[in-house]
Amino acid sequence: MVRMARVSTRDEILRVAGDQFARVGFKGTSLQDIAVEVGCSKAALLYHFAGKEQILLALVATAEHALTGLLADLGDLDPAAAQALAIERFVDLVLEFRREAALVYEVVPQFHSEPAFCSVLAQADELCAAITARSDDPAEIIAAQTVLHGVVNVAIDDKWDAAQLRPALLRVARRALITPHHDKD
Amino acid sequence: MVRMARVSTRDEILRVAGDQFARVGFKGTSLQDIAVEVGCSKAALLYHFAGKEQILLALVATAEHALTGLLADLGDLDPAAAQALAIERFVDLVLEFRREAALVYEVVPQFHSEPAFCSVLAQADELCAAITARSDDPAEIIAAQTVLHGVVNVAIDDKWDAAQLRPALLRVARRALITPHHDKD
DNA sequence: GTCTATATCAAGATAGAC
DNA sequence: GTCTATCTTGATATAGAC
Repeated sequence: MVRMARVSTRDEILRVAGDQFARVGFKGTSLQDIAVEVGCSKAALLYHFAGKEQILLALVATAEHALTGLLADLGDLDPAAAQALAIERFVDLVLEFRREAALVYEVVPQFHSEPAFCSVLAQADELCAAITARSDDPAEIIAAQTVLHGVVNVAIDDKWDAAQLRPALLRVARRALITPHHDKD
Repeated sequence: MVRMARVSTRDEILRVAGDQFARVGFKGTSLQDIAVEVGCSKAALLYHFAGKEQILLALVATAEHALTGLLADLGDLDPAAAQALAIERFVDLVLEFRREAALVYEVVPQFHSEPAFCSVLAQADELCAAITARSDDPAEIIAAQTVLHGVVNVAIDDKWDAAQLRPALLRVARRALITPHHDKD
């Protein structure tokens, strides 16, 4: 028989906290807020995690792990192929880890001093490089960052579901980022 | 003789607060932080503004006024012309009011209950409608929101100056949003 | 593993001197 | 107009019972 997907309190904390961090920011979320939505006490939260920042670290670790896998898959491809795959995989990654992605792109940069976050920020930069097909043209880099931020921000919004978002985000990202080829192939 | 552009403390407060609100969020910014950067005391801040939220309101009012002007200029145009102008004017607006724009797109939505912000949020929606050429296709709306959020987020970053950003943002926005015409004009 | 206290600290805001 | 206290509240975090 299938083990019931009864989520542990710990997982519930991560889910709720990730949601609130992404919506109102890390500072904007109190342990009280999280505890109320999880349905437990603040002390229970702090039994599972050593502090509020540890909850953020756990969430970022999830994002980092997923990003590592994505980047590894791009390793052997030539820039053009890597770009196409990076765009597709990035959109899917954001849709699967909406909250975690928002954290990496919106809240983690506010903690740029924290060494714990340097690694995931470096991965975000590496993803940006892949998405520009390793261009050093500032206009291409700006375009890539625009799309990355835009995709993450739109995906946070509960207004759209993943089935609507995926094709729409893929289309806008490809239009914006893939340079049209004027030569025949 | 020209009056020295010696900024008043009030204007300095708005500049510093707008910068910090945009970078680390409203909740993430303390009166202490603002006071230190302005070079005055918390009490001096609260002499000029009745509270932290009043500082945000003043900044949002600036953004709202600018948006009102933009939308008025679009009023009489047909959708296609309005779309093209909306994109260009939006980019210029964001570059002129980087911080205020970030507030409207990133921090104000967190206060959706506040009636004081309903008006500017409605204007942001109206701008989105103009930018999609009034399409009701969800994919177009998602694309527009992606670009709007992306442009605002990239413009916050001090890494780029306005001279680099303007052409780059215009190009990515037009690529992403203006549907290619296959028929000859 | 989760709770009820409670300690500690920082934030927003006020009062009144200068 | 700006300062130095000071008040009040709410947040993180701890201690110890169940």
